[in-house]
Amino acid sequence: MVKAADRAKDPARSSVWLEKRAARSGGGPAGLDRDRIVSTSIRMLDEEGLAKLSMRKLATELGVTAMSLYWYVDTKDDIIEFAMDSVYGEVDLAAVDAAGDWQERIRVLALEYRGMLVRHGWMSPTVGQYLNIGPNAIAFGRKIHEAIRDTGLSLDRQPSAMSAVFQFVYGYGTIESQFSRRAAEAGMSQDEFYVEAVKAFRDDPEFEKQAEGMKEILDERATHGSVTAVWDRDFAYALDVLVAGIEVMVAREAEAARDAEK
Amino acid sequence: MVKAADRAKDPARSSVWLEKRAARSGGGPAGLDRDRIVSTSIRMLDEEGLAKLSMRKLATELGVTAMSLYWYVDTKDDIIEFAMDSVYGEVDLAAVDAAGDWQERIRVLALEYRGMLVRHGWMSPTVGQYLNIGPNAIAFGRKIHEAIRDTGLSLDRQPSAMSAVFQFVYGYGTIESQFSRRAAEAGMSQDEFYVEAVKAFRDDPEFEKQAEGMKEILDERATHGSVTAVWDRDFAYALDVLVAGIEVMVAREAEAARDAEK
DNA sequence: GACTGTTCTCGTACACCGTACAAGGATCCT
DNA sequence: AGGATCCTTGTACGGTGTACGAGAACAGTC
Repeated sequence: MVKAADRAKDPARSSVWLEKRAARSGGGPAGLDRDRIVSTSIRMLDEEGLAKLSMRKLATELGVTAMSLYWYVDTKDDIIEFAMDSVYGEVDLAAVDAAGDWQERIRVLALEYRGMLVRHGWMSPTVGQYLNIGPNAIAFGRKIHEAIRDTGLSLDRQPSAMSAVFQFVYGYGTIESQFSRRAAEAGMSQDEFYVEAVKAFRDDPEFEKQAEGMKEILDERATHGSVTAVWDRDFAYALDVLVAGIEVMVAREAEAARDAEK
Repeated sequence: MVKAADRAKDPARSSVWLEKRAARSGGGPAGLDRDRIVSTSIRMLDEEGLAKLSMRKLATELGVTAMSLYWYVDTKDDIIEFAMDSVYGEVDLAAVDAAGDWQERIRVLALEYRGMLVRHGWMSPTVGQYLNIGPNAIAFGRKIHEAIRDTGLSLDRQPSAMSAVFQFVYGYGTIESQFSRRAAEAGMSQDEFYVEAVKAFRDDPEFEKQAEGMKEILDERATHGSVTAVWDRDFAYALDVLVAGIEVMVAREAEAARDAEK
């Protein structure tokens, strides 16, 4: 029997999902199994971050040797890809269907996506690095696709509109999880960390030079509650901008169609 | 004299830029110097990617030992941060000033940013991972800030609008550079790679199930020239969406102000 | 119950990584 | 010429992902 490690060492293989092969069942003495490996990985990634996860540590956590993992998985990357898709599975697709018009569905999808990125800070870098073509990622992508389709935008515009929204969410979620990671590393709450950062910024002798208009914004933000509240507000507003932009484009298309009819 | 390595080993230090210290001049026998280190790093990063850059390889390229680099730099991360800021310096800020209204300035900034991310594929992951507070990054940020200010949006909305645009650009540039990296790794042109990817997708037995509306989009895109042309088109359109969205918000604020006056 | 083949686990080893540390060569100032 | 300072190097440590082969645990057959 071929070992997992012998499969698919083809350097052109770019994703586990392109190498369809049944998961190894865990009948062995160590009670290992792919699901257990993946869920433990996710827990460790959430707790310690991407950089801290090593095969040896993961194996130790599972009460096993590093090399044992390679029976269930070809490479460490595979584990990451499985973990990612599992996280995509957290998205509540039923909530999307329950939402009303396309505007609302886009909002729900964006919130779900953002929540996922923030809950699992290690996802941002990996989303940008791996093909996201696991079953859950694809199911999520389909829902996005459906929502955008229902805008009524012409076919050639749909991918653009879609990326405008979801690339934004990706970037926003990345920054947000970044910030919370840094706060955690500094051992502060996000609010404390924000205060510190602003103070450091204001104390910088360069600040006056480039402060034009900055000061006012910083002051304004200080009066609006916690950091997370401001983030929620900003995110919702940016979504409004995007939805409004799409609505404008839809209206323009409709207008152009009317003109053509005349 | 303290060695570079002894400075700032404080784990709370989160960026080179927070550790203001003059650069070491390169009067030594190896003719080394921080600029040479950074520019060589950028070249190697462009050619080989982030994962392939190691201190030993970089040193070899410079005709020197790995440990020599540590005279000019505290850690490998510092080199990355210097390289990043140097790349931020490529942005043509004069072109931004030459542009007309805020709409046009936002477009120019977005194009510059996107170009930077695509030219240097290793930037996307690092932008998401480091504080971007080098001089060039800050100068770039200021220009963005100024453009957004000139929309006339109220202070508390400006950061949202800004992030809607530039988080989108970040996400878009990330995907794009991702794609071109994968094509290069597979030894294909981007067009060839696209054809292969679509074929693999269509051949997938799952395809029919989830194909609703996909087929048409894929076909449509095949008729619109090269992959890069489609990307340019999509990017421009998404920017239109964003600009239109901001215009709507500006108009709504103006309207609300008029109503309040009455 | 013994035998055999498959399914798992492990110990060892390799090449590579970032970098701490201390020794020493090169250069400049006095 | 001597000493201080600047720069480069060799060696070593503890980490990484994972290739390879030995062997333990189990299932099925006689």
